[in-house]
Amino acid sequence: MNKPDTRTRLINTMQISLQRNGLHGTGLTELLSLAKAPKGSLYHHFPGGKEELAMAAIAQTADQLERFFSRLFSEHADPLDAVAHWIQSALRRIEASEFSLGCPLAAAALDSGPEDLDLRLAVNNAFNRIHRQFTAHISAAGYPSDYSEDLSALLFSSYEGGLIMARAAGDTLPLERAFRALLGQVRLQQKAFHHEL
Amino acid sequence: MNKPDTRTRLINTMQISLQRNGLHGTGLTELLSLAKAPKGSLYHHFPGGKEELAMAAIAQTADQLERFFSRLFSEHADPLDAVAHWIQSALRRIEASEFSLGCPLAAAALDSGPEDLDLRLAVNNAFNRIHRQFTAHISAAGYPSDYSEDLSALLFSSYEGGLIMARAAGDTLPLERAFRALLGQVRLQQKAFHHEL
DNA sequence: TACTCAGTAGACCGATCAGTCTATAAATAA
DNA sequence: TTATTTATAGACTGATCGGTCTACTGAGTA
Repeated sequence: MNKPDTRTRLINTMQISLQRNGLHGTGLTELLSLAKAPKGSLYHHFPGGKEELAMAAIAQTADQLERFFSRLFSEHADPLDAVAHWIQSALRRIEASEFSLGCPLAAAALDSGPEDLDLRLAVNNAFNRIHRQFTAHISAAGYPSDYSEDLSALLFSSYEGGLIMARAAGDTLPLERAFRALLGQVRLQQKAFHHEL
Repeated sequence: MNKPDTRTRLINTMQISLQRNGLHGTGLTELLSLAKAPKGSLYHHFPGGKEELAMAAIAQTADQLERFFSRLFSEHADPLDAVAHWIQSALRRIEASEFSLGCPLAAAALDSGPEDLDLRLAVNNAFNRIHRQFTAHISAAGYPSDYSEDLSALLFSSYEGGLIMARAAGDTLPLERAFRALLGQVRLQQKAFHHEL
């Protein structure tokens, strides 16, 4: 267990703190104490300070999600199976964290005003990467291209929204409900496409 | 144009500031200056300070949403039409605010940790009220009861998630896409129920 | 050895934070 | 009128905020 270098530790800590406390709710003092790093190191690795560190955490989140989904979609020929597994693992994760962890992207998106332009662009870029990835895998499975774009947006929106409500409720039920309805319906849609073709 | 009393002005200002800046991002000084109220008045009306004011803003949001949906569902016999109109008006609203306004409930949910228990309960209560209302109207329109609960969760989750992504993108597209897919699918599901019966 | 330099360390800064306090004003009651 | 309550007003406090600054450490190189 050789701990990762300071820069990585800072990013990881910010990633977690974003989920727990949001961006404005994350204080540098607490963050540095959690990351076991002095202030000098933070401003050495991230001259742009808190915002630059947050952007690095967002980029890392996008990377991790992309890798996660890439593996997931390759393991499940039916993208709906992939989605079902994704949600199952998300449910396990928030339950294990006792409903203290959300999504760092949503957190950063929510407490960034239009003035923090760079940060917003970083978040939007992360969302776009995921959307493109979903769209590609869904349309590759035979869904129409336009519909794949819409469905991708629906899937991730439902996840983000359901996650927020589950966290507020301290219960996985809202997210479970949303995807029970969603997956059931898409399976039906799937049959309709097959009949049309 | 006789302006509302101080207490109301404080709540309204907090409601807006929650959407723009989140809870941690809302500073009392700025809030008081926007509300044109001195600090003494804030702590006179809300001895619990920022958190109590936020809870009042959350409760008011729930009230307003409940009234809005109540009217909407009474004007549209088909709940799907009601939902479509709701999303249309939401799209207009965020566009008009130049993507600076989100949902105060999501904002409060996201930057409240498990330690701010009262605040979380208030947010959860607001979500539950909306969920119950949706469920009642949807099942009243003839959908099975279990399915209505799931669909309600899906609708509001998609809205919250889509709103976040639209705000980050500075574009209504993500929310439009999500509901184009969602409404299209539910309409199909609707037909399936009719065939079964 | 002496020099360089990326990285670590934390004292320190002005600004701002949420919240308290006393004083005053305005409205209501006697 | 006077007394009492309700609300406004903002100076003030200690804590914390993000960020700067100087000093130091240690590995690599000449």
